[in-house]
Parts: sequence; C-alpha cells; structure tokens
Amino acid sequence: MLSQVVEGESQVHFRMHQFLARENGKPEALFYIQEGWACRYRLLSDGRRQITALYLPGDYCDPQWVLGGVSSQPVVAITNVRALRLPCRIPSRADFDGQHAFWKALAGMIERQTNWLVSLGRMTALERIAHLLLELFDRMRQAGLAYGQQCAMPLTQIEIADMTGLTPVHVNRTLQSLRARELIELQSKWLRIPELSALRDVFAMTG
Amino acid sequence: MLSQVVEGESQVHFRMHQFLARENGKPEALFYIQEGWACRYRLLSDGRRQITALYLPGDYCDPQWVLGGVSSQPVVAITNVRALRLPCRIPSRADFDGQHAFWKALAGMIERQTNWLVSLGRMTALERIAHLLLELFDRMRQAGLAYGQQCAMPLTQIEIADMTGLTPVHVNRTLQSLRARELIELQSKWLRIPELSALRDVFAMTG
DNA sequence: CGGACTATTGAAGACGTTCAAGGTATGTGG
DNA sequence: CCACATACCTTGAACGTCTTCAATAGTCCG
Repeated sequence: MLSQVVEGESQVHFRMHQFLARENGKPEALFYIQEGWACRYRLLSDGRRQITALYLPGDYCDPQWVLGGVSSQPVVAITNVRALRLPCRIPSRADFDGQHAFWKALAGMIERQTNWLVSLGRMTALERIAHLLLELFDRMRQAGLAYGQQCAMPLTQIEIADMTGLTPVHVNRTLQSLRARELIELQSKWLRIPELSALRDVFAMTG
Repeated sequence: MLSQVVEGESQVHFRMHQFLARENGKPEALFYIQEGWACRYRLLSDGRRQITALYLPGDYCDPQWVLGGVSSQPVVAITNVRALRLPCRIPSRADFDGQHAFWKALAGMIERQTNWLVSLGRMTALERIAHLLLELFDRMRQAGLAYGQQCAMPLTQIEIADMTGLTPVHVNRTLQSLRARELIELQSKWLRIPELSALRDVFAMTG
C-alpha cells in the first residue's frame, strides 16, 4: 500500500552486529526501533570500548540526529533489529502527538544519560549493575515486553562490561554476587527480578 | 528600556553557591549564562556527589528544560553568575537564528555528556583530568574567554573530583603529575596549557 | 587575627584489573 | 546427528590504581 510509505517511511531490518550508523557521517535516517536491541559506542585506540546509549523497542535512534549534528559515534545492532526508517528531521508540526512524543523521547534519553554519569562516576560495581538491570527491566516493561517479573536480556557480559565501565571478569563476579543474594536470576538471555524493591535497595539514590 | 524586556526576558544575578534550580521542580525559567560558572549535580544518600553538567558563559541552562520535563537535578552557581532569564520553551519560530543556535547548543550538551560517559567509564585518572581541562579550555576559548594559552579555572579540586568521579586526594596527586610533566600550569584559579597537543596526547581517542 | 574552606602529604587498605587457564553453550557443515 | 569451531562464561592468583583515614600547611575573607 502506497499510503504506508509516507515521507519515505519504510520498514528496515538489520542483522546482529550490523551498523545502523557509522561515525563521522551525516545520519541518513532516523530509526524507530520496533524489535531488537542496538547500541551506540566509542572505541579508544587501545581497544577500550564504552557503550554510550542503548536502543530498545519503542526508542528513536538516534534522537539527537534531528538536531542537525553528525553522528559522531557508530550504532550497531546487538540482536537482529526491525525498525521504521523515518526522515531525519523534527517531526511534522501538523502531527502534534508525534512531535510531543518525540521530544519526550529525547528528554528521556538525556535523563538516562545523566543517570548513567552518576552510575559510572560514583557507584560501585554492584550498584552499577543493579542500576543497569533495573533500568533495562523498567524500559522493557514500559515497552510492554516484560512478563511478570521477567524480561529478555540479550546482552553478553562483555557488553554489560562496556556499559558499566568494568571488565568482563568483574561483571561475572558481580553478577554471581547478585545471584547469591537472590536479587536476580539471569540465565540464557533471560532476566528475572524476584523483588524489585530488594534490588533497588542495592543502591542509595536521593531524589 | 521596555524593548529589552521581550517576553519576560531580563537579567538576573546569582551569588556563589546559590541555586538556579532545585530538584523535582518545574523549572521556572531558562537561563542564558553571560558570566560565571554553574553546575548540575546529583547527591547519593551517603554523601557521594556527581556533577553531571557544567554551564559556562554562552551556555543555556538547562537546555533540556524546554523539552517539557522537570528539572530532576539541582543547579548551583560555582562562582557569581550573571544570566539572561528566558521563557522556558522552545525559541520562537520567527527567530530562526535563535532557534538554530539553541538546537546546536542542545546538541553540543548531549555530545559533551556522551564524551563524559567515555571518560568516566574507560579512562584513567590522568586521562580524565586531561580531558576535562582540555574541554574547559576549549569551551572558554570558544566563548572568547581564553587569552593565549590560558583561561580562568574557578573549580576547586573537590569540584574536579565530583566531575571526574575521583577523590579530592587523588585529583591533587594527578594534577601534580600533570604539572611535573609540564603539561599544565594551574594556580590561583588560572589554567595555562603550554602545548595543547602534548596534553591531548595523554589520552588516546579514536574518531 | 581568627575561622573556614582548600590544598598537600603519608601510609595502609580495598576494589577492581590483569593474565591465564579451563569449562560451557551455540551454531554450522558434513 | 555428530563433530568441530567460535564465542561466551567461569575460576584462581597476583597486581595496581585509587580510596580511606589522618594530620599538617596554605589561602581567603570578614
């Protein structure tokens, strides 16, 4: 149907490890993720990697592109991804709902990025990983992708390390510690949080 | 003159340690900083603090407020501050230049925040502080406030610690190391960088 | 001049890293 | 269906960066 292809809007697919955007290029499109996970990251010349954003179903990737900049960091698919390809500019003013939703999404991304700064700067390994898992579970729940107390968790421990600023070895030991305290169950890419409040007690945020 | 007070725009002053915004409140105004430094931060319940944004002359504080959210973090003046108080919404569409400049400012803040994630997550103390000082010098230069190879640097070592996720003690030792290598001169709130390229070589970024 | 905040120094200790090895899952082709 | 390769996970031991605690000196400002 032609009517579905409004302003170049169309559905696209990416395979695991495929790039949605490369660095130093003008992003050619804005993607509305419908299924799968992706992430933005930066590499240092000696191989150290820091993931700087995670895109889940329902997220725009990357919202800041509409502000007119370039994509200074690559975005890669963590799992297979199905997305809507949108024109890379501020949503039409006629579409008030869409515009409002988009600004809200951008504000949400900034808010999460700020929380992440606190996590990386001032939290211990245990707190960082608890914080990450809680955020992921919450976002999956808001996307309607949580089932009871569990949700999919496709990240490898290496990817968790690259998000939390730790080494894979220490991520492994920290996850074991969380498991031993019965705060999480995590196996075969599936996360279960028996008691949200118990996991939240791990870190001590004010406000 | 009445014509200078357009849409409630007016000049305001804040003294050192005075709040421009408190947490969990709807921000009442957007501030265009004309003079002085301010910062946004979060406190953990045990006293740990992480600064999550720094506002220098020429910056909007806080750009994300126009996206319609609440200010989830307090903003406090580091020095005395003189600012322009603007209505807290997206700049008028009639003012194309202003609008464009504002989006560029917002994009710049997001970009810096992203770089900060890399710094906190994957860089050593030496790299983090070199990175911070370079960013500050660069922003001061762009604001026309650098004189040759030097600029004002009103931050205390405690504030540097709260930005870089380190302890004040370690910040002190790391600064001494930078001084010993003759990469920086820093005394009485004044920073001099003899060779930008030498300081840049401290950290190894790709891209 | 006195008080408070900031900077500096030393020594001991903790958290996380590094290196290395072995074990477990997952997918692919024969 | 099994064999094999690759990636991921797990474990141990030694090490290093950064923290913590504590005490002293310096600076700013009323």
